[in-house]
Amino acid sequence: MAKPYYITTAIDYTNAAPHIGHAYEKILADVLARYHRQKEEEVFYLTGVDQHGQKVQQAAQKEGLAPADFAARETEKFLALWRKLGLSNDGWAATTSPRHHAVVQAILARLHEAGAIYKASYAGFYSVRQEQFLTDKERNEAGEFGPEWGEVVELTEENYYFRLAPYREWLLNFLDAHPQFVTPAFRQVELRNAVERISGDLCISRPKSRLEWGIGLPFDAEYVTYVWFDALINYLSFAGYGDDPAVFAARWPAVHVIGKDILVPAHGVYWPIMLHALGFKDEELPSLLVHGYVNIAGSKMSKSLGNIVDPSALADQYGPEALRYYLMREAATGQDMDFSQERLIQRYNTELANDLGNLLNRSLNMAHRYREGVLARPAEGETPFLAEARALTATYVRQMDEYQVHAGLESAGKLASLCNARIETEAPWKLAKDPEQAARLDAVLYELAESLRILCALIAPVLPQAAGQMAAQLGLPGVPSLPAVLDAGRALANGHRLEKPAPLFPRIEPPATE
RNA sequence: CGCGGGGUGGAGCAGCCUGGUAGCUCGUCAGGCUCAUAACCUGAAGGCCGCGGGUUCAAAUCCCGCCCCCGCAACCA
Repeated sequence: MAKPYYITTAIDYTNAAPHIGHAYEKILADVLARYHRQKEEEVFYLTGVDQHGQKVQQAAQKEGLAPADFAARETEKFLALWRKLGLSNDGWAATTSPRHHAVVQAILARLHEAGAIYKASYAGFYSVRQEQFLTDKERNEAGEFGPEWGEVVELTEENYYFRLAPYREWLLNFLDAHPQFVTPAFRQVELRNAVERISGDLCISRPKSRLEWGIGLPFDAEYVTYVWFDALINYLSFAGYGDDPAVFAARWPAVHVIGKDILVPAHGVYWPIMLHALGFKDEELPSLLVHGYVNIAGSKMSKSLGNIVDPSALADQYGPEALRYYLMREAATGQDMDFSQERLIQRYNTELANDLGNLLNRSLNMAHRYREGVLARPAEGETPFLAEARALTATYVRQMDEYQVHAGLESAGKLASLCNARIETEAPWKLAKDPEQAARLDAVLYELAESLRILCALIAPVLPQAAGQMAAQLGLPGVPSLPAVLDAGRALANGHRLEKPAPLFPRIEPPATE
Protein backbone atom coordinates (compact mmCIF):
# COMPACT_ATOMS: atom_id res chain seq x y z
CA MET A 1 0.00 0.00 0.00
CA ALA A 2 1.13 3.54 -0.70
CA LYS A 3 2.40 5.63 2.19
CA PRO A 4 -0.23 7.72 3.93
CA TYR A 5 -0.08 11.43 3.36
CA TYR A 6 1.21 12.86 6.64
CA ILE A 7 0.58 16.57 7.05
CA THR A 8 1.10 18.78 10.07
CA THR A 9 0.61 22.39 11.10
CA ALA A 10 2.60 24.50 13.49
CA ILE A 11 1.38 24.01 17.04
CA ASP A 12 0.04 27.19 18.56
CA TYR A 13 1.08 28.83 21.81
CA THR A 14 -1.73 28.68 24.30
CA ASN A 15 -0.95 32.06 25.78
CA ALA A 16 -3.68 33.89 23.89
CA ALA A 17 -6.82 33.18 21.91
CA PRO A 18 -6.51 32.03 18.28
CA HIS A 19 -6.80 34.63 15.52
CA ILE A 20 -7.47 34.55 11.79
CA GLY A 21 -3.85 33.70 10.98
CA HIS A 22 -3.97 30.57 13.10
CA ALA A 23 -7.20 29.64 11.35
CA TYR A 24 -5.76 30.19 7.88
CA GLU A 25 -2.91 27.77 8.47
CA LYS A 26 -5.09 25.05 9.95
CA ILE A 27 -7.64 25.39 7.16
CA LEU A 28 -4.92 25.22 4.51
CA ALA A 29 -3.58 22.01 6.01
CA ASP A 30 -7.11 20.67 6.40
CA VAL A 31 -7.89 21.37 2.75
CA LEU A 32 -4.74 19.56 1.65
CA ALA A 33 -5.56 16.64 3.95
CA ARG A 34 -9.09 16.42 2.60
CA TYR A 35 -7.82 16.77 -0.95
CA HIS A 36 -5.61 13.74 -0.51
CA ARG A 37 -8.50 11.81 0.95
CA GLN A 38 -10.45 12.82 -2.15
CA LYS A 39 -7.66 11.15 -4.12
CA GLU A 40 -8.42 8.00 -2.11
CA GLU A 41 -5.12 8.23 -0.26
CA GLU A 42 -4.77 7.44 3.39
CA VAL A 43 -4.10 10.62 5.35
CA PHE A 44 -2.79 11.49 8.78
CA TYR A 45 -3.41 15.13 9.65
CA LEU A 46 -1.83 16.37 12.84
CA THR A 47 -2.34 19.72 14.50
CA GLY A 48 -2.11 20.83 18.09
CA VAL A 49 -0.94 23.24 20.73
CA ASP A 50 2.31 24.17 22.43
CA GLN A 51 1.36 24.49 26.06
CA HIS A 52 4.76 24.98 27.66
CA GLY A 53 7.04 27.94 27.90
CA GLN A 54 7.66 31.20 29.57
CA LYS A 55 4.82 33.13 27.99
CA VAL A 56 2.27 30.62 29.15
CA GLN A 57 3.79 30.60 32.62
CA GLN A 58 3.70 34.39 32.76
CA ALA A 59 0.17 34.63 31.43
CA ALA A 60 -0.96 32.08 34.00
CA GLN A 61 0.76 33.93 36.84
CA LYS A 62 -0.96 37.11 35.80
CA GLU A 63 -4.30 35.44 36.38
CA GLY A 64 -3.17 33.60 39.46
CA LEU A 65 -3.59 30.21 37.81
CA ALA A 66 -1.37 27.18 37.64
CA PRO A 67 0.24 26.93 34.19
CA ALA A 68 -1.40 23.57 33.56
CA ASP A 69 -4.86 24.92 34.32
CA PHE A 70 -4.29 28.02 32.27
CA ALA A 71 -2.99 26.01 29.32
CA ALA A 72 -5.92 23.61 29.55
CA ARG A 73 -8.36 26.48 29.48
CA GLU A 74 -6.71 28.18 26.50
CA THR A 75 -6.37 24.86 24.69
CA GLU A 76 -10.13 24.48 24.87
CA LYS A 77 -10.50 27.70 22.88
CA PHE A 78 -8.40 26.26 20.09
CA LEU A 79 -10.25 22.96 20.13
CA ALA A 80 -13.59 24.74 20.01
CA LEU A 81 -12.52 26.84 17.06
CA TRP A 82 -11.15 23.88 15.14
CA ARG A 83 -14.40 22.01 15.68
CA LYS A 84 -16.34 25.01 14.47
CA LEU A 85 -14.21 25.32 11.36
CA GLY A 86 -14.60 21.65 10.59
CA LEU A 87 -10.96 20.55 10.81
CA SER A 88 -10.52 16.87 10.01
CA ASN A 89 -7.35 16.29 12.00
CA ASP A 90 -6.58 12.68 12.85
CA GLY A 91 -4.17 13.49 15.65
CA TRP A 92 -3.97 16.13 18.33
CA ALA A 93 -0.57 17.25 19.57
CA ALA A 94 -0.73 18.61 23.10
CA THR A 95 2.79 19.05 24.39
CA THR A 96 1.87 18.41 28.01
CA SER A 97 0.87 14.84 27.20
CA PRO A 98 2.92 12.03 28.83
CA ARG A 99 3.68 10.45 25.47
CA HIS A 100 5.30 13.67 24.27
CA HIS A 101 7.28 14.06 27.49
CA ALA A 102 8.67 10.58 27.08
CA VAL A 103 9.74 11.09 23.47
CA VAL A 104 11.32 14.48 24.12
CA GLN A 105 13.28 13.14 27.05
CA ALA A 106 14.41 10.08 25.13
CA ILE A 107 15.65 12.25 22.28
CA LEU A 108 17.42 14.65 24.62
CA ALA A 109 19.13 11.77 26.41
CA ARG A 110 20.24 10.22 23.18
CA LEU A 111 21.67 13.42 21.72
CA HIS A 112 23.36 14.20 25.03
CA GLU A 113 25.04 10.82 25.07
CA ALA A 114 26.11 11.29 21.48
CA GLY A 115 27.82 14.54 22.41
CA ALA A 116 25.50 16.75 20.36
CA ILE A 117 24.45 18.61 23.51
CA TYR A 118 26.89 20.34 25.84
CA LYS A 119 26.82 22.71 28.80
CA ALA A 120 28.25 26.21 28.70
CA SER A 121 27.89 29.48 30.50
CA TYR A 122 26.52 32.64 29.02
CA ALA A 123 27.03 36.16 30.29
CA GLY A 124 24.81 38.98 29.21
CA PHE A 125 22.24 41.59 30.07
CA TYR A 126 19.17 40.24 31.76
CA SER A 127 15.79 41.88 32.30
CA VAL A 128 14.50 40.95 35.73
CA ARG A 129 10.98 42.07 34.90
CA GLN A 130 10.69 40.20 31.59
CA GLU A 131 12.80 37.30 32.85
CA GLN A 132 14.86 37.09 29.71
CA PHE A 133 18.28 37.86 28.35
CA LEU A 134 18.47 40.91 26.11
CA THR A 135 20.42 41.22 22.93
CA ASP A 136 21.49 44.20 20.90
CA LYS A 137 18.20 43.94 19.05
CA GLU A 138 16.44 45.05 22.21
CA ARG A 139 18.43 48.27 22.44
CA ASN A 140 16.66 51.46 21.46
CA GLU A 141 17.98 54.15 19.15
CA ALA A 142 20.15 55.56 21.90
CA GLY A 143 21.79 52.16 22.27
CA GLU A 144 20.21 51.55 25.65
CA PHE A 145 17.66 49.12 27.01
CA GLY A 146 14.48 51.11 27.43
CA PRO A 147 12.29 51.39 30.52
CA GLU A 148 9.98 48.67 29.23
CA TRP A 149 12.60 46.13 30.36
CA GLY A 150 12.67 47.37 33.95
CA GLU A 151 15.81 46.64 35.89
CA VAL A 152 18.55 45.24 33.63
CA VAL A 153 21.46 43.44 35.25
CA GLU A 154 24.53 41.64 33.98
CA LEU A 155 24.11 37.96 34.64
CA THR A 156 26.03 34.77 33.98
CA GLU A 157 24.04 31.60 33.54
CA GLU A 158 24.86 28.03 32.65
CA ASN A 159 22.75 26.31 30.02
CA TYR A 160 22.73 23.43 27.60
CA TYR A 161 23.37 23.92 23.91
CA PHE A 162 22.72 21.86 20.81
CA ARG A 163 25.53 21.90 18.27
CA LEU A 164 24.63 23.39 14.90
CA ALA A 165 27.93 24.40 13.34
CA PRO A 166 29.18 20.87 12.59
CA TYR A 167 26.14 20.30 10.42
CA ARG A 168 26.28 23.46 8.37
CA GLU A 169 27.98 21.93 5.34
CA TRP A 170 25.71 18.92 5.44
CA LEU A 171 22.64 21.16 5.46
CA LEU A 172 23.88 23.24 2.54
CA ASN A 173 24.49 20.11 0.51
CA PHE A 174 21.11 18.77 1.49
CA LEU A 175 19.37 21.94 0.34
CA ASP A 176 21.22 21.91 -2.98
CA ALA A 177 20.30 18.30 -3.57
CA HIS A 178 16.65 18.78 -2.51
CA PRO A 179 15.26 21.89 -4.17
CA GLN A 180 11.75 20.73 -3.23
CA PHE A 181 12.47 20.84 0.50
CA VAL A 182 10.78 24.22 0.87
CA THR A 183 7.79 25.53 -1.08
CA PRO A 184 7.57 28.21 -2.46
CA ALA A 185 11.00 28.12 -4.07
CA PHE A 186 11.93 31.65 -3.05
CA ARG A 187 11.65 30.60 0.57
CA GLN A 188 14.27 27.95 0.00
CA VAL A 189 16.56 30.64 -1.41
CA GLU A 190 15.96 32.68 1.70
CA LEU A 191 16.70 29.68 3.88
CA ARG A 192 19.90 28.82 2.06
CA ASN A 193 21.17 32.35 2.49
CA ALA A 194 20.45 32.08 6.19
CA VAL A 195 22.25 28.76 6.54
CA GLU A 196 25.35 30.35 5.02
CA ARG A 197 25.36 32.69 7.98
CA ILE A 198 24.84 30.13 10.74
CA SER A 199 26.87 31.04 13.76
CA GLY A 200 26.74 29.70 17.25
CA ASP A 201 24.68 26.88 18.67
CA LEU A 202 21.12 26.61 19.91
CA CYS A 203 20.38 27.13 23.58
CA ILE A 204 17.87 24.45 24.54
CA SER A 205 17.44 24.84 28.28
CA ARG A 206 16.27 27.14 31.02
CA PRO A 207 17.12 26.77 34.69
CA LYS A 208 14.06 25.83 36.71
CA SER A 209 14.65 28.88 38.86
CA ARG A 210 13.56 30.96 35.89
CA LEU A 211 11.15 28.62 34.16
CA GLU A 212 9.63 25.49 35.58
CA TRP A 213 6.75 25.02 33.15
CA GLY A 214 8.37 22.63 30.72
CA ILE A 215 9.84 19.21 30.17
CA GLY A 216 12.77 18.43 32.45
CA LEU A 217 16.15 17.54 31.04
CA PRO A 218 16.74 13.84 31.67
CA PHE A 219 20.39 14.45 32.48
CA ASP A 220 20.07 17.49 34.75
CA ALA A 221 17.23 17.92 37.23
CA GLU A 222 17.85 21.66 37.52
CA TYR A 223 16.70 22.44 33.99
CA VAL A 224 13.76 22.22 31.61
CA THR A 225 14.11 22.19 27.85
CA TYR A 226 13.07 25.30 26.07
CA VAL A 227 11.00 25.95 22.98
CA TRP A 228 12.22 24.04 19.96
CA PHE A 229 13.25 20.73 21.43
CA ASP A 230 9.82 20.63 22.96
CA ALA A 231 7.76 22.05 20.11
CA LEU A 232 9.34 20.57 16.98
CA ILE A 233 9.44 17.05 18.35
CA ASN A 234 5.65 16.96 18.38
CA TYR A 235 5.84 15.99 14.72
CA LEU A 236 7.57 12.80 15.82
CA SER A 237 5.97 12.00 19.14
CA PHE A 238 2.39 12.20 17.89
CA ALA A 239 3.13 10.13 14.82
CA GLY A 240 4.20 7.14 16.88
CA TYR A 241 7.94 7.77 17.10
CA GLY A 242 9.53 5.75 19.87
CA ASP A 243 6.61 3.79 21.22
CA ASP A 244 5.24 2.52 17.93
CA PRO A 245 8.03 2.21 15.34
CA ALA A 246 5.90 0.37 12.79
CA VAL A 247 3.19 3.02 12.79
CA PHE A 248 5.78 5.74 12.67
CA ALA A 249 7.71 4.22 9.79
CA ALA A 250 4.50 3.94 7.81
CA ARG A 251 3.64 7.61 8.29
CA TRP A 252 6.88 9.47 8.17
CA PRO A 253 8.00 11.79 6.55
CA ALA A 254 5.61 14.71 6.92
CA VAL A 255 4.68 17.83 5.06
CA HIS A 256 4.92 20.65 7.58
CA VAL A 257 2.63 23.60 6.92
CA ILE A 258 4.16 26.60 8.67
CA GLY A 259 4.14 30.38 8.64
CA LYS A 260 6.97 32.34 7.09
CA ASP A 261 8.13 33.52 10.50
CA ILE A 262 9.16 30.09 11.73
CA LEU A 263 11.00 28.89 8.63
CA VAL A 264 14.30 30.50 9.58
CA PRO A 265 15.78 29.27 11.75
CA ALA A 266 13.40 26.85 13.48
CA HIS A 267 12.02 24.59 10.75
CA GLY A 268 14.67 25.28 8.15
CA VAL A 269 17.78 24.97 10.32
CA TYR A 270 17.16 23.47 13.76
CA TRP A 271 14.70 20.85 12.67
CA PRO A 272 16.61 19.23 9.78
CA ILE A 273 19.77 19.28 11.90
CA MET A 274 17.97 17.69 14.84
CA LEU A 275 16.62 14.96 12.60
CA HIS A 276 19.98 14.45 10.94
CA ALA A 277 21.67 14.18 14.33
CA LEU A 278 19.05 11.60 15.31
CA GLY A 279 20.05 9.48 12.36
CA PHE A 280 17.33 10.32 9.86
CA LYS A 281 18.57 9.90 6.32
CA ASP A 282 18.30 12.73 3.81
CA GLU A 283 15.42 11.09 2.02
CA GLU A 284 13.63 10.74 5.36
CA LEU A 285 13.48 14.46 5.99
CA PRO A 286 10.13 16.24 5.79
CA SER A 287 9.21 19.01 3.38
CA LEU A 288 7.99 22.47 4.31
CA LEU A 289 5.07 24.39 2.90
CA VAL A 290 5.52 28.01 3.94
CA HIS A 291 2.51 30.28 3.85
CA GLY A 292 2.19 34.05 4.14
CA TYR A 293 0.35 36.27 6.58
CA VAL A 294 -3.23 37.38 6.68
CA ASN A 295 -2.81 41.13 6.85
CA ILE A 296 -5.45 43.60 7.88
CA ALA A 297 -5.77 46.62 5.63
CA GLY A 298 -2.21 46.19 4.45
CA SER A 299 -0.60 46.10 7.85
CA LYS A 300 0.38 43.22 10.04
CA MET A 301 -2.18 42.02 12.50
CA SER A 302 -1.11 42.83 16.01
CA LYS A 303 -2.48 43.22 19.46
CA SER A 304 -0.91 46.63 19.78
CA LEU A 305 -2.69 47.87 16.66
CA GLY A 306 -5.91 46.37 17.94
CA ASN A 307 -6.77 44.91 14.56
CA ILE A 308 -7.00 41.25 15.55
CA VAL A 309 -9.69 39.46 13.57
CA ASP A 310 -11.59 36.77 15.44
CA PRO A 311 -12.20 33.76 13.21
CA SER A 312 -14.78 32.34 15.56
CA ALA A 313 -17.00 35.41 15.24
CA LEU A 314 -16.58 35.34 11.46
CA ALA A 315 -17.59 31.70 11.33
CA ASP A 316 -20.67 32.51 13.38
CA GLN A 317 -21.59 35.42 11.20
CA TYR A 318 -20.97 33.98 7.73
CA GLY A 319 -20.66 30.28 8.33
CA PRO A 320 -17.45 28.27 8.58
CA GLU A 321 -17.49 27.26 4.94
CA ALA A 322 -17.78 30.82 3.68
CA LEU A 323 -14.71 31.64 5.75
CA ARG A 324 -12.82 28.58 4.53
CA TYR A 325 -13.63 29.37 0.93
CA TYR A 326 -12.67 33.00 1.20
CA LEU A 327 -9.31 32.31 2.81
CA MET A 328 -8.41 29.57 0.35
CA ARG A 329 -9.60 31.48 -2.71
CA GLU A 330 -8.17 34.86 -1.83
CA ALA A 331 -4.66 33.91 -0.73
CA ALA A 332 -2.14 32.79 -3.31
CA THR A 333 -0.40 30.01 -1.39
CA GLY A 334 2.84 31.36 0.04
CA GLN A 335 1.96 35.01 -0.41
CA ASP A 336 0.46 37.38 2.11
CA MET A 337 -3.17 38.28 1.68
CA ASP A 338 -5.27 41.19 2.83
CA PHE A 339 -8.32 40.40 4.87
CA SER A 340 -11.57 42.21 4.20
CA GLN A 341 -15.10 41.27 5.14
CA GLU A 342 -16.43 43.01 2.04
CA ARG A 343 -14.28 40.72 -0.10
CA LEU A 344 -15.44 37.70 1.85
CA ILE A 345 -19.05 38.57 1.17
CA GLN A 346 -18.32 39.37 -2.44
CA ARG A 347 -16.49 36.13 -3.10
CA TYR A 348 -19.22 34.14 -1.42
CA ASN A 349 -22.08 35.83 -3.21
CA THR A 350 -20.61 35.85 -6.69
CA GLU A 351 -18.67 32.62 -6.85
CA LEU A 352 -20.60 30.38 -4.48
CA ALA A 353 -24.17 31.70 -4.44
CA ASN A 354 -24.52 33.11 -7.96
CA ASP A 355 -22.26 30.84 -9.99
CA LEU A 356 -22.17 27.46 -8.27
CA GLY A 357 -25.20 27.36 -5.99
CA ASN A 358 -27.49 28.85 -8.55
CA LEU A 359 -26.13 26.49 -11.20
CA LEU A 360 -27.04 23.50 -9.07
CA ASN A 361 -30.44 24.97 -8.39
CA ARG A 362 -31.37 25.79 -11.98
CA SER A 363 -29.97 22.53 -13.34
CA LEU A 364 -31.88 20.34 -10.92
CA ASN A 365 -34.96 22.43 -11.35
CA MET A 366 -34.96 21.96 -15.12
CA ALA A 367 -34.27 18.25 -14.80
CA HIS A 368 -37.35 17.94 -12.62
CA ARG A 369 -39.50 20.26 -14.68
CA TYR A 370 -38.73 18.58 -17.98
CA ARG A 371 -37.81 14.99 -17.04
CA GLU A 372 -39.12 14.32 -13.52
CA GLY A 373 -35.53 14.27 -12.28
CA VAL A 374 -34.53 11.19 -14.26
CA LEU A 375 -31.41 11.36 -16.43
CA ALA A 376 -30.93 9.78 -19.83
CA ARG A 377 -27.30 9.20 -20.63
CA PRO A 378 -26.40 10.30 -24.18
CA ALA A 379 -25.88 7.45 -26.60
CA GLU A 380 -22.36 8.64 -27.34
CA GLY A 381 -21.47 8.49 -23.65
CA GLU A 382 -18.68 10.99 -23.03
CA THR A 383 -19.63 14.17 -24.89
CA PRO A 384 -17.07 16.83 -25.89
CA PHE A 385 -18.41 19.06 -23.15
CA LEU A 386 -17.83 16.41 -20.50
CA ALA A 387 -14.38 15.67 -21.90
CA GLU A 388 -13.59 19.33 -21.41
CA ALA A 389 -14.95 19.19 -17.87
CA ARG A 390 -12.70 16.26 -17.06
CA ALA A 391 -9.71 17.98 -18.64
CA LEU A 392 -10.37 20.90 -16.34
CA THR A 393 -10.47 18.45 -13.45
CA ALA A 394 -7.03 17.19 -14.40
CA THR A 395 -5.82 20.78 -14.34
CA TYR A 396 -7.32 21.17 -10.88
CA VAL A 397 -5.46 18.08 -9.70
CA ARG A 398 -2.18 19.43 -11.01
CA GLN A 399 -2.74 22.73 -9.24
CA MET A 400 -3.73 21.15 -5.95
CA ASP A 401 -0.74 18.82 -6.09
CA GLU A 402 1.41 21.94 -6.23
CA TYR A 403 -0.46 23.42 -3.23
CA GLN A 404 -2.03 26.05 -5.49
CA VAL A 405 -5.39 25.88 -3.79
CA HIS A 406 -6.44 29.31 -5.07
CA ALA A 407 -5.78 28.16 -8.63
CA GLY A 408 -7.61 24.89 -8.09
CA LEU A 409 -10.67 26.77 -6.90
CA GLU A 410 -10.42 29.03 -9.90
CA SER A 411 -10.48 25.97 -12.14
CA ALA A 412 -13.56 24.70 -10.37
CA GLY A 413 -15.16 28.09 -10.86
CA LYS A 414 -14.31 27.93 -14.52
CA LEU A 415 -16.20 24.67 -14.83
CA ALA A 416 -19.23 26.23 -13.19
CA SER A 417 -19.01 29.13 -15.65
CA LEU A 418 -18.82 26.73 -18.58
CA CYS A 419 -21.99 25.08 -17.35
CA ASN A 420 -23.82 28.37 -16.94
CA ALA A 421 -22.75 29.40 -20.44
CA ARG A 422 -23.88 26.06 -21.81
CA ILE A 423 -27.33 26.57 -20.35
CA GLU A 424 -27.57 29.89 -22.19
CA THR A 425 -26.42 28.58 -25.55
CA GLU A 426 -28.50 25.38 -25.39
CA ALA A 427 -31.53 27.05 -23.79
CA PRO A 428 -33.17 23.89 -22.41
CA TRP A 429 -36.45 25.78 -21.94
CA LYS A 430 -36.63 26.12 -25.71
CA LEU A 431 -35.54 22.54 -26.37
CA ALA A 432 -38.31 21.39 -24.03
CA LYS A 433 -40.94 22.93 -26.27
CA ASP A 434 -39.80 21.00 -29.34
CA PRO A 435 -40.36 17.21 -29.20
CA GLU A 436 -37.78 16.70 -31.93
CA GLN A 437 -35.11 18.10 -29.61
CA ALA A 438 -35.81 15.57 -26.85
CA ALA A 439 -32.48 13.78 -27.20
CA ARG A 440 -30.59 17.05 -27.15
CA LEU A 441 -32.39 18.17 -24.03
CA ASP A 442 -31.56 14.87 -22.36
CA ALA A 443 -27.92 15.29 -23.28
CA VAL A 444 -27.71 18.82 -21.88
CA LEU A 445 -29.41 17.85 -18.63
CA TYR A 446 -27.08 14.90 -18.31
CA GLU A 447 -24.01 17.00 -18.98
CA LEU A 448 -25.08 19.45 -16.32
CA ALA A 449 -25.71 16.76 -13.73
CA GLU A 450 -22.44 15.01 -14.44
CA SER A 451 -20.55 18.31 -14.32
CA LEU A 452 -22.14 19.06 -10.97
CA ARG A 453 -21.04 15.65 -9.77
CA ILE A 454 -17.49 16.60 -10.76
CA LEU A 455 -17.82 19.97 -9.08
CA CYS A 456 -18.99 18.25 -5.93
CA ALA A 457 -15.72 16.35 -5.78
CA LEU A 458 -13.66 19.45 -6.58
CA ILE A 459 -15.10 21.65 -3.84
CA ALA A 460 -15.17 18.93 -1.20
CA PRO A 461 -11.75 19.69 0.34
CA VAL A 462 -12.64 23.33 0.94
CA LEU A 463 -16.41 22.99 1.41
CA PRO A 464 -17.00 19.55 2.89
CA GLN A 465 -20.49 20.30 4.19
CA ALA A 466 -21.70 21.94 1.01
CA ALA A 467 -20.27 19.07 -1.01
CA GLY A 468 -22.22 16.64 1.13
CA GLN A 469 -25.45 18.55 0.57
CA MET A 470 -24.69 18.80 -3.11
CA ALA A 471 -24.13 15.07 -3.36
CA ALA A 472 -27.44 14.47 -1.62
CA GLN A 473 -29.30 16.76 -4.04
CA LEU A 474 -27.66 14.99 -6.94
CA GLY A 475 -28.94 11.69 -5.60
CA LEU A 476 -25.45 10.36 -4.91
CA PRO A 477 -24.67 8.07 -1.98
CA GLY A 478 -21.86 10.42 -0.97
CA VAL A 479 -19.27 12.86 -2.27
CA PRO A 480 -17.50 11.14 -5.16
CA SER A 481 -13.72 10.77 -5.03
CA LEU A 482 -11.44 12.34 -7.61
CA PRO A 483 -10.66 9.04 -9.33
CA ALA A 484 -14.41 8.47 -9.54
CA VAL A 485 -15.02 11.72 -11.40
CA LEU A 486 -11.89 11.62 -13.55
CA ASP A 487 -12.98 8.32 -15.05
CA ALA A 488 -15.66 8.76 -17.70
CA GLY A 489 -16.51 5.11 -17.24
CA ARG A 490 -17.82 5.87 -13.75
CA ALA A 491 -20.11 8.71 -14.80
CA LEU A 492 -23.77 8.90 -13.80
CA ALA A 493 -25.79 5.94 -14.98
CA ASN A 494 -28.62 6.04 -17.44
CA GLY A 495 -31.86 6.47 -15.49
CA HIS A 496 -30.12 8.11 -12.52
CA ARG A 497 -32.61 9.92 -10.33
CA LEU A 498 -31.88 13.43 -9.01
CA GLU A 499 -33.27 14.85 -5.80
CA LYS A 500 -35.13 18.13 -5.44
CA PRO A 501 -33.03 21.31 -5.34
CA ALA A 502 -32.59 23.51 -2.29
CA PRO A 503 -30.40 26.62 -2.13
CA LEU A 504 -26.88 25.50 -1.29
CA PHE A 505 -25.34 28.90 -0.61
CA PRO A 506 -28.01 31.42 0.41
CA ARG A 507 -26.84 34.88 -0.51
CA ILE A 508 -25.36 37.02 2.20
CA GLU A 509 -27.01 40.40 2.25
CA PRO A 510 -24.14 42.87 2.48
CA PRO A 511 -24.50 45.38 5.30
CA ALA A 512 -25.64 48.80 4.14
CA THR A 513 -22.59 50.91 3.49
CA GLU A 514 -22.39 53.79 5.88
C1' C B 1 26.48 46.58 -1.66
C1' G B 2 22.58 42.79 4.82
C1' C B 3 18.13 38.95 3.50
C1' G B 4 13.48 38.45 1.23
C1' G B 5 8.66 40.02 -0.89
C1' G B 6 5.78 43.38 -3.94
C1' G B 7 5.14 47.15 -8.14
C1' U B 8 0.01 43.97 -13.99
C1' G B 9 -6.64 48.21 -17.35
C1' G B 10 -10.76 52.35 -12.08
C1' A B 11 -10.17 48.76 -7.13
C1' G B 12 -8.18 44.09 -5.31
C1' C B 13 -5.38 40.07 -7.14
C1' A B 14 -3.54 35.61 -10.45
C1' G B 15 0.00 34.63 -14.31
C1' C B 16 6.52 34.76 -13.86
C1' C B 17 9.76 28.62 -11.78
C1' U B 18 8.40 25.33 -17.16
C1' G B 19 9.11 32.64 -22.65
C1' G B 20 4.64 32.38 -27.65
C1' U B 21 -3.31 35.28 -28.11
C1' A B 22 -2.59 39.54 -20.66
C1' G B 23 -6.49 36.07 -16.91
C1' C B 24 -9.86 36.32 -12.31
C1' U B 25 -13.42 38.91 -8.83
C1' C B 26 -15.55 43.69 -8.60
C1' G B 27 -16.77 48.38 -11.01
C1' U B 28 -18.53 51.19 -15.83
C1' C B 29 -21.43 51.00 -20.55
C1' A B 30 -24.62 48.34 -24.12
C1' G B 31 -27.40 44.10 -25.35
C1' G B 32 -29.70 39.06 -24.50
C1' C B 33 -32.35 35.25 -21.68
C1' U B 34 -36.38 33.74 -18.31
C1' C B 35 -34.74 27.38 -16.12
C1' A B 36 -32.73 29.69 -11.50
C1' U B 37 -30.71 32.04 -5.04
C1' A B 38 -33.16 39.91 -8.75
C1' A B 39 -29.31 34.90 -10.11
C1' C B 40 -27.28 33.61 -15.62
C1' C B 41 -25.11 34.74 -20.71
C1' U B 42 -22.88 37.92 -24.65
C1' G B 43 -20.31 42.18 -26.23
C1' A B 44 -17.67 46.99 -25.41
C1' A B 45 -14.56 50.73 -23.24
C1' G B 46 -10.25 50.78 -20.23
C1' G B 47 -3.22 48.00 -19.89
C1' C B 48 4.16 51.72 -22.41
C1' C B 49 2.50 44.24 -17.21
C1' G B 50 7.45 50.38 -12.16
C1' C B 51 11.86 52.55 -15.40
C1' G B 52 16.20 51.62 -18.66
C1' G B 53 19.19 48.14 -21.17
C1' G B 54 20.27 42.94 -22.79
C1' U B 55 19.30 37.64 -24.56
C1' U B 56 15.73 35.57 -28.18
C1' C B 57 12.29 34.64 -34.20
C1' A B 58 9.39 35.91 -29.68
C1' A B 59 9.85 38.78 -22.83
C1' A B 60 4.76 40.43 -17.83
C1' U B 61 7.75 35.81 -17.92
C1' C B 62 14.94 34.84 -18.51
C1' C B 63 19.64 38.21 -17.50
C1' C B 64 21.88 43.19 -15.84
C1' G B 65 21.16 48.06 -13.72
C1' C B 66 17.94 51.69 -11.37
C1' C B 67 13.45 53.74 -8.71
C1' C B 68 9.35 53.20 -5.20
C1' C B 69 6.48 50.31 -1.27
C1' C B 70 6.49 46.32 2.61
C1' G B 71 8.48 42.60 6.00
C1' C B 72 13.01 40.66 8.49
C1' A B 73 11.80 43.79 16.96
C1' A B 74 7.60 42.58 20.18
C1' C B 75 2.25 39.88 20.86
C1' C B 76 2.44 36.37 16.43
C1' A B 77 0.85 31.98 11.69
